[in-house]
Amino acid sequence: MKELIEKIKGSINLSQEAEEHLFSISNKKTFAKGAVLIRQGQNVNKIYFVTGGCLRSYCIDKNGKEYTLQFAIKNWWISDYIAIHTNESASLTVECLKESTVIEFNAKELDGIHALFPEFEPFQRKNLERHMVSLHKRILNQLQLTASECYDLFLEQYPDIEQYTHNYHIASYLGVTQESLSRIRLEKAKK
Amino acid sequence: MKELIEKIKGSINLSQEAEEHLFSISNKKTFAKGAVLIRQGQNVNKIYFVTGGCLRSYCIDKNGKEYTLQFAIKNWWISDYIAIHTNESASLTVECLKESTVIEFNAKELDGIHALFPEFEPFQRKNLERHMVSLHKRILNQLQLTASECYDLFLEQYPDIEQYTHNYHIASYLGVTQESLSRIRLEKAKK
DNA sequence: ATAGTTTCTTACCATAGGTCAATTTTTATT
DNA sequence: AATAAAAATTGACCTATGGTAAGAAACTAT
Repeated sequence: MKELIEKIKGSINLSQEAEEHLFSISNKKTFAKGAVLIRQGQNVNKIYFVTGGCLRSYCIDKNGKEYTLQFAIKNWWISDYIAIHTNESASLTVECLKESTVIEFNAKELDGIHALFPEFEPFQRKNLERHMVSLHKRILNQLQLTASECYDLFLEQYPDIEQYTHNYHIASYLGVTQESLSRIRLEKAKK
Repeated sequence: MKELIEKIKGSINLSQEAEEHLFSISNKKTFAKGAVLIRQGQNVNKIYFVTGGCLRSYCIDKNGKEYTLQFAIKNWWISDYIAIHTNESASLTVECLKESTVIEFNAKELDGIHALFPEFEPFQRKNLERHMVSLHKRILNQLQLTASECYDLFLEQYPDIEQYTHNYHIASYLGVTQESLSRIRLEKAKK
């Protein structure tokens, strides 16, 4: 929990009461590799702050093909925000790629913190702004870069993540098949 | 300006003072078709709320190819958020696809409104959340759908926009060439 | 209306990436 | 260590989309 408190304090002043409230609605959990925190099709009302390990969110189409939306490591948030904000059942699955520790929040309770302690607002707003910018960049990159260039950028952005992921996780994040990623890796190895 | 006030009041209660302040930092402008509000490479410090017309933001690569990040019609915001939040020069160009009316804000002043009138925070947070969700959906769609399916969804999401846009605008939003979009349209016309 | 410009379409060939299947490598289990 | 399971690689072939170019169509401006 102190990781989250530290992160928040890096952005705003946090009163004792606010910190206590945040603690009271939080729930520290540890999940084994392969554990599924949110399953596509089921109800979602949890948001997770990652304090250790590595998770990913992805959706599966009718043919069983997977498409990774996000990886989350220490100090990242992960959930199915599409479902939470549209009040639908999960369109994503969130699973642990290795044993992970998270702080679990109920989405409604976490949202309610802004009414109780408005001091959280700037923190949340800045989080959302940063996230929006990274999504804009990702969309522009996918539009203009080749698969190989997207892979280079991915390795820059997630320098340590390869040790936790399978190639097909990364491929499904980049929007190519694992066979294509394998060929891309072969080309890079040659150089 | 009343469009924006109405939109805000649909989400939060707005005090007289807050409304006056918002008005004091706003600047209603009309731009002709083809006008460029933000130009890639130059400084950005403006954010626009669209009250009429149609704009788009896009970037241009070294070969002159364009990639459209966003279209904006009535009641949408548009700017180069990447540049504003990273304090760099514009990575995007924002242009009018037809004559458009906008309310112009200085980004810093608009940001500062949250410190002066915290009542704006929930409004802004909800805007950002909705935007985040739409970006998540767009990324997942681009990963899993064919160009033809993306085009169908585009037409659903922007039912009236075709009258303002050229095909190559839409193609560059979908991530295909205008020739490919032309072929897709041909296929659909056959059915 | 006419000429000029821009956009759209079509046709041809090229290529990146997809699909399927077989094989090798790595990882997990006993 | 031996076996089984999962993941990664490789090869052959295929398909969707890209690149280029030329002509047609649709706007714009005089």
